[in-house]
Amino acid sequence: MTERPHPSNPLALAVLALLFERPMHPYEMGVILRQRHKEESIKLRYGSLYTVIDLLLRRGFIAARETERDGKRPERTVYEITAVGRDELHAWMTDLLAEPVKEYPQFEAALCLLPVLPPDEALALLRQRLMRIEAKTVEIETHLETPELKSIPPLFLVESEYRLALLKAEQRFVADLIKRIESGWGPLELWRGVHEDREATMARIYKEFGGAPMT
Amino acid sequence: MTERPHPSNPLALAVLALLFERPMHPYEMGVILRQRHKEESIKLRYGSLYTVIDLLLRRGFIAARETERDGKRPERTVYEITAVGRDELHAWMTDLLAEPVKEYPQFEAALCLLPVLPPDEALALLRQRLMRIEAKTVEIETHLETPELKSIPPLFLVESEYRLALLKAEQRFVADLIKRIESGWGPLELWRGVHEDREATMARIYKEFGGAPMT
DNA sequence: TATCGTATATTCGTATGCGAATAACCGTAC
DNA sequence: GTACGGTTATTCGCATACGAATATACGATA
Repeated sequence: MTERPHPSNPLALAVLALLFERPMHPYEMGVILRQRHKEESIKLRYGSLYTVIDLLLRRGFIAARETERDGKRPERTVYEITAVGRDELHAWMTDLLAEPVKEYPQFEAALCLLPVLPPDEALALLRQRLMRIEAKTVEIETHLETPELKSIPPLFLVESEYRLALLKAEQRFVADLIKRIESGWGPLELWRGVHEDREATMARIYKEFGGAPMT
Repeated sequence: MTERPHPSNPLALAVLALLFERPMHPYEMGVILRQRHKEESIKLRYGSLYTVIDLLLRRGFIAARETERDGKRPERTVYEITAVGRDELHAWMTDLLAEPVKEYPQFEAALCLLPVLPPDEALALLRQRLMRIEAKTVEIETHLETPELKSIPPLFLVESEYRLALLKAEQRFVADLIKRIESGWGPLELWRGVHEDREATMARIYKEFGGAPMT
């Protein structure tokens, strides 16, 4: 056993899952993912779709079943999942569910470097973000309340609930951060110093905190 | 104005922020990011570091200031940020703070495809995940309680608080999901059906819900 | 003093991600 | 009947990410 890592692109997982259902051709996979709103949770680019299918093929997780042609249209190749592919699907799902993977949200990176913006500017931007997040949560909530979705078993909607839960957590965090900054958090006086008297404040930071934390 | 998009790699943002502080050479940037625990929030691969520096150079956001050599060691090039680079740093930070960007956590993808695993298996895996998340939250919490961190201004630790907030939200979500599955959520009978009598259940799903939600 | 592991510092080759190009078909509106 | 915009379906080429390789210095240990 060579114990290869799973493909890096989650779109490959979606392909395996779809072919676990029944054989189909790439374009159809894309259409179905879209119909089922899965592209909200799994990034879909047709370019990548064909790339990952080629990868799955090379690894022996899927196989070409037939290539059909309709008039002078480009050929369509119908793929099916193999036994190894089913094993891979199972193993991959197992890993993803059981083990949290380290990820790098862009907002976290920005927070990391927050001191490079003056506090009043940061505050204004965070307020904008908060409004946009609020709009987004309302959007997801009303979407989930939609009559045609009410008849769908919740099992098929978990991912939206998860997204909503994370979004609300971020909303609370940002609202809280804003309040804290408003009441002198930072400490503001130090934060302002970075922008008002760069040299002196940097020197002070290096002296007092070993330079370790800054930026 | 060609209005180019920001570089795709957040490591480039970190480079700009570091050079905003003072000129330095690539390896030093890596060391500092590590010292300050920023690599927890910004993925650091030395390979990528040199790639993004080349990118920033081509865009005119940074410039080579001097290349020094120490004995027979490889040359080190010291870079500095340019005026355009400072503008870019400011614009990029502004965008990241004010606008939530769509991201694709792997766990969300897995939840999307949850029906491909039998419910009892999924349940066991979610319990494992919950334990690991709990361990992780405790780890972050105790890290934040660490004596040497208590003296650091909170401004320099926001990103950890954010990470903790999201992690706790996921923890609550997973704990809740487990409880719901335990009490028949799914509905379990349908979910089991997918694995016990594939054909029949799939047919039923297609008939009752238009095939739209599955997998 | 030979050897080994670790820190310093960068380059290179490869696989992947994806925007853009391609191209045929189809309905409809003029 | 033809011009159009949208849908079907895939290929291609370029830029990026990053693991692995490279090469020197240096301190410890045997």
